[in-house]
Amino acid sequence: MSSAVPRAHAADSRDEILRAARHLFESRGFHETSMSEVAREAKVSKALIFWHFKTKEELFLAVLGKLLEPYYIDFAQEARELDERAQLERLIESYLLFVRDNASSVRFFLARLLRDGDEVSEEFTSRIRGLYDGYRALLMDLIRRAQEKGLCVGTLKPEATSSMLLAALNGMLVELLFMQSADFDLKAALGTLRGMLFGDAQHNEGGGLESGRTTEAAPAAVVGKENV
Amino acid sequence: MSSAVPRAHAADSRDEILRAARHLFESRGFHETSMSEVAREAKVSKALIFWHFKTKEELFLAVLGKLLEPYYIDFAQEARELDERAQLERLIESYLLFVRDNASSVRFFLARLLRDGDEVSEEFTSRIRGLYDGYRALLMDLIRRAQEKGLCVGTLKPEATSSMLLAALNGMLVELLFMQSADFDLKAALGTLRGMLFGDAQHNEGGGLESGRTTEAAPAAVVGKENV
DNA sequence: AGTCTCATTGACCGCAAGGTTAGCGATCCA
DNA sequence: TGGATCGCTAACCTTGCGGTCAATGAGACT
Repeated sequence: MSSAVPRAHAADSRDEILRAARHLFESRGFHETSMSEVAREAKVSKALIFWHFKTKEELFLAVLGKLLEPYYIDFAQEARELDERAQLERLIESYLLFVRDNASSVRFFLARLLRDGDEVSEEFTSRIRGLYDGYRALLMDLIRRAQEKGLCVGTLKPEATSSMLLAALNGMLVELLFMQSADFDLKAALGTLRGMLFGDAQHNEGGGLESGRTTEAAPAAVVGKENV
Repeated sequence: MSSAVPRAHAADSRDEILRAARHLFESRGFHETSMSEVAREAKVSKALIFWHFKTKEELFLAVLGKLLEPYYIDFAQEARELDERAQLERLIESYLLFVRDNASSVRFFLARLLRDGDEVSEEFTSRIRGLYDGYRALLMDLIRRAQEKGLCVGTLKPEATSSMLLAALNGMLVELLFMQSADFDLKAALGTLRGMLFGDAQHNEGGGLESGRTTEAAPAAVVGKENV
């Protein structure tokens, strides 16, 4: 009595399920999303989901895996020929652009990180931590090299400065994601950061955050695969 | 057949329920906490919870209300006689101390803010936004007055600087709450902020974050009641 | 043609969730 | 003293969950 219209390859329905699950997990969270809902959104039967993934947990992990993919990109590659100051600015901008363009999955991860006693995401917590620490190390290194060339205020201590910088970036991220603060002036805050790092008050060469995403296939973050 | 041992006033059991609910909501979240668990932890019957609160949602809102109480304190009162620089440092320190000492409820709120499509906490979102904007306004005002007295680097634009400062503080907060970054040097980052605001690299007078909470009854934040 | 595997389904199960109800003992007060 | 009210509970109800299972149509291989 089954009206199944099987696809040639199971991968099709599997992808469709992953897409639906991702959407629902992102907007509603793990516990608030039922397998029936996923099935409805993916337009498959609930049983098929359990055929592809043994448990709800396994489905969730598969979604997490897919979400993490765009986080890896070799930043250093694409900006090797710029001077340290330009690289630094690029790196900072990349961070914010990435967050803006991947807002929903970043939200998702933050929400996950906030839960304690959650064994499921333990592995991913550490992976994200890895990315994060890699980014900070990159920042610190860049600041140190910029200082050696006199491109950056010399009195700053690279370690403390990179921590502070990253904290500031995360704070902006939070501001962007949590509340849509209308009166939060991102560009101005960035200008302040520049002033602090490089000693001049405003720099503002063209491009930057006000332009929409330009390269669809080039997510902005973070660091080479060797950090994962 | 009921073995009820009624209290003289219902408020007792009500408070006990709120305490238990708060604890569970904080550590496990709304959807992961069942009314039966709350009942068990509060050592009352499940039915009694529904006698005090019509629905689980209503219980949740009551918990939120109780959580927000310590967020209000008149900061300006307790630091009126200090100079602007000291006030600024005090304000910054207060922020971080408050977050540290109320970590679990701050986590709770962040987790709530991350959910979209959540009608329930809409009201609380705006209340928190109010607190937040009040704090920023206070920062900005303080920076401006400190500049007028020459206590603070004059080239900074108060508006952008306060935004940036707050972002940095929030970033540290995130770092403290989300991941327990062992290698995140909070004091150093604070020193960098000081250097940036006041032009000197290190200041480090005694007291500060490394001492445990000293005054049990004096939560540290944020701004006067007129902002709520 | 027959059979095997793959992709898929509707129907079902046990269980725990949020919520309800009937009623019990104590206290108040007329 | 006796009912009204308060504080409280055991037992129950309904719904929806995560998960299972037997069955089935559509190729692919022999």
